[in-house]
Amino acid sequence: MSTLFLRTLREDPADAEVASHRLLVRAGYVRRAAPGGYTWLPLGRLVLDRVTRVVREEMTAIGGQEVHFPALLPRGPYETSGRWTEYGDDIFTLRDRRGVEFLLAPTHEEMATLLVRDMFGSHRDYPVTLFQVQTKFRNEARPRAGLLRTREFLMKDAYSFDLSDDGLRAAYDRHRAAYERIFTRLGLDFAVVAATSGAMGGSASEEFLATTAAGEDTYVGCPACGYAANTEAVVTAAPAPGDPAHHPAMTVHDTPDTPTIAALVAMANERRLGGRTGWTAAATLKNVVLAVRRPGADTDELLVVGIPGDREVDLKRLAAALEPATVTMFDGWADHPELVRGYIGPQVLSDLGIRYLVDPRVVPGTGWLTGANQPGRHAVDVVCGRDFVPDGTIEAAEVRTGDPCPRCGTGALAIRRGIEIGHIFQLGRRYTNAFEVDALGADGKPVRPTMGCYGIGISRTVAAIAEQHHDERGLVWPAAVAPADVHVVAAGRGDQVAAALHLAGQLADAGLRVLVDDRPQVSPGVKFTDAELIGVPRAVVVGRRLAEGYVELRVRADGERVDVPLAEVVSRLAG
RNA sequence: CGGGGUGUGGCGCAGCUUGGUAGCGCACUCGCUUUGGGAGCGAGGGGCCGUGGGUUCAAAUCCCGCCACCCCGACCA
Repeated sequence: MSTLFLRTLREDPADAEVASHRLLVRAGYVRRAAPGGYTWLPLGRLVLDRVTRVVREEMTAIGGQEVHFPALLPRGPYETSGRWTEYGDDIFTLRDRRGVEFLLAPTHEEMATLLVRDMFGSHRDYPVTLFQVQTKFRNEARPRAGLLRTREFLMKDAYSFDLSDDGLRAAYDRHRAAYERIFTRLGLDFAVVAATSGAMGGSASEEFLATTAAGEDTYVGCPACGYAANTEAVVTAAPAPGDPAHHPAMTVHDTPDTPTIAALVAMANERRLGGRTGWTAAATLKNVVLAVRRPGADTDELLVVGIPGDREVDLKRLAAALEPATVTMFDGWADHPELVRGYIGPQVLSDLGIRYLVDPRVVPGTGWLTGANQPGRHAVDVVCGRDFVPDGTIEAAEVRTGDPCPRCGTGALAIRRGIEIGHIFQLGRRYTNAFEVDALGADGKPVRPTMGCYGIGISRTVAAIAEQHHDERGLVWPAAVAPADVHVVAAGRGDQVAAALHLAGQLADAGLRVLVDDRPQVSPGVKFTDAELIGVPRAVVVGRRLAEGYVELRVRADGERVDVPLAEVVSRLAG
């Protein structure tokens, strides 16, 4: 360490909130170099390499073959796939000296597809899985939390090509199993959850979330059956449809000054609307107006979403449901006098030609208290299937702790948070169709391959490990990813330094990766705190009992310390 | 993009209200002492005070614009 490019910080950097960011900067693993961009220092690179190595081993073990695409790509293929506009502002674009447009790749589905089309022509070539480890670029609106959300990050991305849907499922399952091995080897506590596919396209997808409160993703788990899903992907259980004829006819009532659900419910009970009391927010139908923009379009479409009044709209779920279109809250009331803000009901929407989607709980035969499309008036016994017919359903309502499990119906869902460290997709033929990739089949007819894609955010995974493995003194790396196996501390002048260096050489000869603190004129206290901050799993202190032939072994995780004879150190640590 | 906050040496901060040419701790350099839990003394080096403009004899400080960063929300893997 006397020559290592390292500077530890005594205090937390002021701009760091989450533990991984604080500690990785303080312990000298990374430094912020640009908005959303980090420099990996020597210790950090060692950890990054350890994680990459585990990923590479497991990818190779399932038959993946490593390639390396350019990061700087021409616009053409992304235009062909539609992602140039679909990704929109989220990709970095640039021009060469002639004005030709390029992008910095956010992922490489297009290039992998083109490469396979280039090289393969026969059904006998398939299946194949290609992967790479490469820096990716995303023009994030707001980088945050240190390494957890950056604009430039290291990713392992893999692409499988199969000729049959069964083959794709098998490739997907192999990757899923490999990912479980990878994250287990990395010492992570993680959940595999059902997910939405976002800008990738395709059908089935699952996310690997490292469980931690610092995570940005919210997911639900069912304690009864084990169901787990990103909240964006939770499917609401729908009640059985009823008979609209069982409801009284719709009636309209004056309900002045009740633009909010709470005010409406209070008045409904006070005035016995519909001749009854016991009104609750859950009996009301809240209609939210939204502006939806399709990719590449330059105007918004109106959309009204109806959800039970006791629930908030979850904009993340709504956005995921409308992907790849983007959605914002509607604010053009002045241009649409037919929409009575605060008193909108679905009765008139089809006549107005406005698309109306409802929460899955709004099934035919359910009756609602909702707006009458006149200022200060609401309607009672507005029945789905009789008084209005929605254009479809949408998952836009918030998911709550205690909601019934959509799979087993019994469990009460629990809500947790995590960091997305991996995501696997069954893409299908979106890209092979876009680029017209065909293999000549055994019968002489062309077969269109089907794809899967599989990503791991390697730099983010390092942060997730740090997030899960630290204490108040610093980092506590799992052995598989630690920058060294042993941290040798020379606690003392003269003999201790020479002995520490000699011991470090012996440990290295025994196959261990060693970090040795031989800094002269640095007090033992400083070396101990730095060692704990850096977080190598085991330390050897060559100190005051050296003259008696003893050194101290320390375990970072539990603080255990034991004096052992110098001569036994190598066998005890290498064993 | 909306709301809030912050920009002063490598890091953490004070100074700004009440204008007078920049300071503290850590880190760094040199010397001496010290060496099992963030040492002591002494001597040093390092700052366009985010940026552009304005007010003023004089601006880190007051005024206006811009930029950057952080947090929350939006968006996104």
